[in-house]
Amino acid sequence: MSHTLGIRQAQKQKTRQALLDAALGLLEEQSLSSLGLREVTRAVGVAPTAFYRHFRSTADLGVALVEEALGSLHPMIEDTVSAAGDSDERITRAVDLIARHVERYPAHVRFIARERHGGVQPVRDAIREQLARFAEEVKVALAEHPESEGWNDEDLLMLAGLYVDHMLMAASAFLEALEAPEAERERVARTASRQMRLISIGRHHWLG
Amino acid sequence: MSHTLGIRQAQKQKTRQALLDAALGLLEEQSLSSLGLREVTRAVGVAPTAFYRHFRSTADLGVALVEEALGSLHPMIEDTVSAAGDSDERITRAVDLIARHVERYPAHVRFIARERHGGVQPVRDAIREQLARFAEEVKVALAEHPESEGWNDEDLLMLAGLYVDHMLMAASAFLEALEAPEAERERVARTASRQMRLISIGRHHWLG
DNA sequence: CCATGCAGTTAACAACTGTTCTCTGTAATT
DNA sequence: AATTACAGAGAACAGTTGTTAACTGCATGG
Repeated sequence: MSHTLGIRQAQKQKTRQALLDAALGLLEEQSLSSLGLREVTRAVGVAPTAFYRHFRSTADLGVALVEEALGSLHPMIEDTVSAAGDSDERITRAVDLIARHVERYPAHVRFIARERHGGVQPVRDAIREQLARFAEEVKVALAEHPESEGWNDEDLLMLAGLYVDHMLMAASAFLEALEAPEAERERVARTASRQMRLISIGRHHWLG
Repeated sequence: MSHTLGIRQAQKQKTRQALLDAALGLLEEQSLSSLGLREVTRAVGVAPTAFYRHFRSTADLGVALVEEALGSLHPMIEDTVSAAGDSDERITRAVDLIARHVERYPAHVRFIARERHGGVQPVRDAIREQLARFAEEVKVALAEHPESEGWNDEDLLMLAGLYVDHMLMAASAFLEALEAPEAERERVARTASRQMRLISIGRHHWLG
């Protein structure tokens, strides 16, 4: 199925990934719109001109980073929302998954939170598109819950959007508390869980 | 009461405001971390070195912009949350106020949304502090509603935080739809209202 | 009325940026 | 084995950046 890459292509992808990794690291302390291409190549240890073999511009690299950060997240979303158990169990599980994801990929999460409203339009667009896909997937998953009986499509999507937005707010809150003491991080988790639970309660009493 | 400023101080404040205005304009298409001080002074028409008479750095200017954008917003928050009427009326009024605010001060709103998670720490901190103040004020206002009977302080604050976050999400959504046709903007308003209503319903059924 | 303070100017600096063109080595193709 | 394709290097470009220093003119306070 998957064609084994030649030495040539393999090395190219390696450099490309090194550029992405270096950029992600540099972006922990600045925004994409201030990231210079020379800065990135310097961090990797290649000539500035090598950058052009992989990306047209830093904006282009940013779009690639969006794919890397969000593209592989769909399965996780899927089985978070469609998991078994009652609402409270699902919420606990979801918040826990978010927390673990932030711990494992803090730079990715920071990048998304930062560039969602950032200064580079193509990147904003790419993030918006991915989040819209998430919302759509969440909507489909929600529709299969028995609680969704009588809900129309528009309201399901508005609820899904609320969940996705809150997921990001929670991730961002975890990120800010990453270096904080355990007690603070647990407080963040408690708050996020309760907010999700309140939304969930609103969902159950939406009709009638 | 207010001491009339001398010609000298008045001119200084005028230049300072011009710098703030020019920066805010430039920040519509980039992030603060890529805003150069020369860029700002060039837009105003003063020498680059004049910048230092007013701000230590662009980060410092950013903090001043946070005050300008959020500092004067407290009264509006206050009377939105504590207004008379049942929940639905309050929600309609709040969403309408947000929409009007975004139309009147789009650059301010964009700046806050962008820099809340942006690349400049002092600015992030300033925004976080202001939003925490908002949440505290909303909490106090909520506590006076009859619906808040039996609520403890922690839960009131978590609800207030949810409202504040959603207020910002709504503002950001309005911002993205600013140039869109009326139909789209109305759709955004509908979604924001319904999401707030769902939260409000969750609030009413939170206990027991 | 004169001396001081200070907003804003001018000039210069070393360092940095994105981009172009030319070149090199080597993997891939024939 | 000879040829081609192409990832990356190297050098040079015009333009930009933040910051320093010494200055000028004028409103202010004595």
